[in-house]
Amino acid sequence: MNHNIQQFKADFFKALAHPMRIRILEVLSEGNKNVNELQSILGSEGSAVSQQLAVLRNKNIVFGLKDGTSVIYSLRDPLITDLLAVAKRIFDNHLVDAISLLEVIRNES
Amino acid sequence: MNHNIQQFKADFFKALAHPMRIRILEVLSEGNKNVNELQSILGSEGSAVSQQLAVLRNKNIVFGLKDGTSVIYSLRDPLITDLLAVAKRIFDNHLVDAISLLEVIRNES
DNA sequence: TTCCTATATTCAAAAGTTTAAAAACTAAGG
DNA sequence: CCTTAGTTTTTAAACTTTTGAATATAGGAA
Repeated sequence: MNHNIQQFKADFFKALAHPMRIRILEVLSEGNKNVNELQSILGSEGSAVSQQLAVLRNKNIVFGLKDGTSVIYSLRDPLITDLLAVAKRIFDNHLVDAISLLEVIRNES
Repeated sequence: MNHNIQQFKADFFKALAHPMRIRILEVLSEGNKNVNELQSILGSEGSAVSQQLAVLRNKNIVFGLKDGTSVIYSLRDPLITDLLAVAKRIFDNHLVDAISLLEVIRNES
């Protein structure tokens, strides 16, 4: 049971562990969007976006409501926005070093 | 470059996406520990713990300082504790449903 | 010094999971 | 019945996990 809880937490973070899925959550933090809008904002093909939305749906992180032929997606919990905000503060603390290091390495080779 | 930033964020969440790694971060949130202490708290074998610490070290989430024959690990950024606290609030909102559902399914089969 | 023990890390193989891309499918409207 | 919007399925390649054995290194004892 305790093991189940840890696995549940790991699965939650696994759902965030993908560039397009993070992007989707950042976009949905600003407001609900249908799949078409997500596609244009992310500049990605439909099936790729749907596939990642399915992962987020299966983990109960987002949900979609049908509206005619389109499906409007929303965050299931507004705390996701807070989580991304804390994560952003962590990234900002470390990204500068990590990326400038990366560029030094790149320019040297 | 933008793509690099999203990949960097995804890699960060990927580092959290493992039951033992989350547990390690929760334990280190309460205070620094050497590998032996982590092993007994987690009830796991040395090589498994070391391997997961290596993942967290490589993503700059923890760091280890040698002290004689042991190595004392610490969180690199105290915001990790805040992140886990927000995540915990999200889990608490959804775990109850998810796990009681799981138990219903289990008892029925 | 030389060896022994405790602590921690790395390596390697097998098993399992995730990803990306394309094709096939469904469902609502016109 | 055709089009548009979205989803599902399929597959190979890439990646991660788990386990045990091998390696490294600091400190103490003989």
